[in-house]
Amino acid sequence: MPNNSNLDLEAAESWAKKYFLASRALMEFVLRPYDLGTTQWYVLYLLAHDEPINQRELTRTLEIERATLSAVISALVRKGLVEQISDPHDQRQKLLQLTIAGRNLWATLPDPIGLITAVAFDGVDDTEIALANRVLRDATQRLNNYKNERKSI
Amino acid sequence: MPNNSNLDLEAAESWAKKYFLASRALMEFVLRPYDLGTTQWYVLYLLAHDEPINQRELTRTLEIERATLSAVISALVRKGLVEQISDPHDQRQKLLQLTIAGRNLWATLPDPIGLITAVAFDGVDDTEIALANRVLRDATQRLNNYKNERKSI
DNA sequence: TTGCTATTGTTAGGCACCTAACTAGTTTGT
DNA sequence: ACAAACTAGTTAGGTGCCTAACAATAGCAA
Repeated sequence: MPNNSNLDLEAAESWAKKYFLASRALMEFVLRPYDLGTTQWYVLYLLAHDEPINQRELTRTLEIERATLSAVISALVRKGLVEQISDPHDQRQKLLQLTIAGRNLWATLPDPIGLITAVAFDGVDDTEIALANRVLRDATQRLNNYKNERKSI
Repeated sequence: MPNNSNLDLEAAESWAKKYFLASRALMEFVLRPYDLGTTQWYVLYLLAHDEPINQRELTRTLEIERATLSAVISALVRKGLVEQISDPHDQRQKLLQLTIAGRNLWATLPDPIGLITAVAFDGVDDTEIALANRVLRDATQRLNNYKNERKSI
């Protein structure tokens, strides 16, 4: 029964995935002319507001793994937008800061997040958005708890 | 102001992303012992219920690009779980079907989607889930519409 | 001081997503 | 009938996510 399969899949994937993919796609679409990926943009955003930051700190803010961030940073360094400097107080850590080119680029960038929020939720009842967020937040917490319990056993 | 930045980021990323990442992580955790990725599981699921399917059809069901599916299928073929057969009626198309090994593996697999739904939403009010889904679905549609309008201009 | 342990970042390899460009078939239009 | 346009799948290259294993540094303890 192909129809049945499709319905199951709909329920399974859920709209959270589709929303996430659609918002990421729009963000990539907006950033493509600047040759920037979504996480690269977040890094520039954070550096533009609070500099310098060490990578360890960034992994916590962005909630991604060290290895993942390492690749993102190396892309930004390759593009000449960000510099890595060894922290004199701890040679293991690397401080990140924007280069002149990075700062100049940042000044010309649009705000993809503002756009996404505006397009996605403009005119939508605030209480409905809050409820949806709460449902997702609680569900996320349950999933993470469940996984962490199994993991440690 | 680091605090301010973090708050903006929280709002920006939204719980849809976190929910999606958490559910994918749990699904990967469940499937890891079987050396299967999430999309690989979906393909096996669809083939186990309705076989054979051609790749073109699968890209529509899974809502992913041809190139993406091509890589997923080639992984499944490499693992000996799926066979690709040229469609005699249209040599361009390839029909997919499970191998014996694929069918045997499928019989031993747990249902990661059922688990995720149970863990994430057990005991949650149905109307709240429905509302959250509606909010996300509408937002997704607005994002996609917006992007498609810009794209075609 | 020497040696174990913990932490930071990188590298290697895998999955899942994308676009762009290619090949090989099929269809259509004149 | 044949060239043009379309379609199905692959390949190449990019992003973003992960785990596992490694090097270098730091810190602590005997």
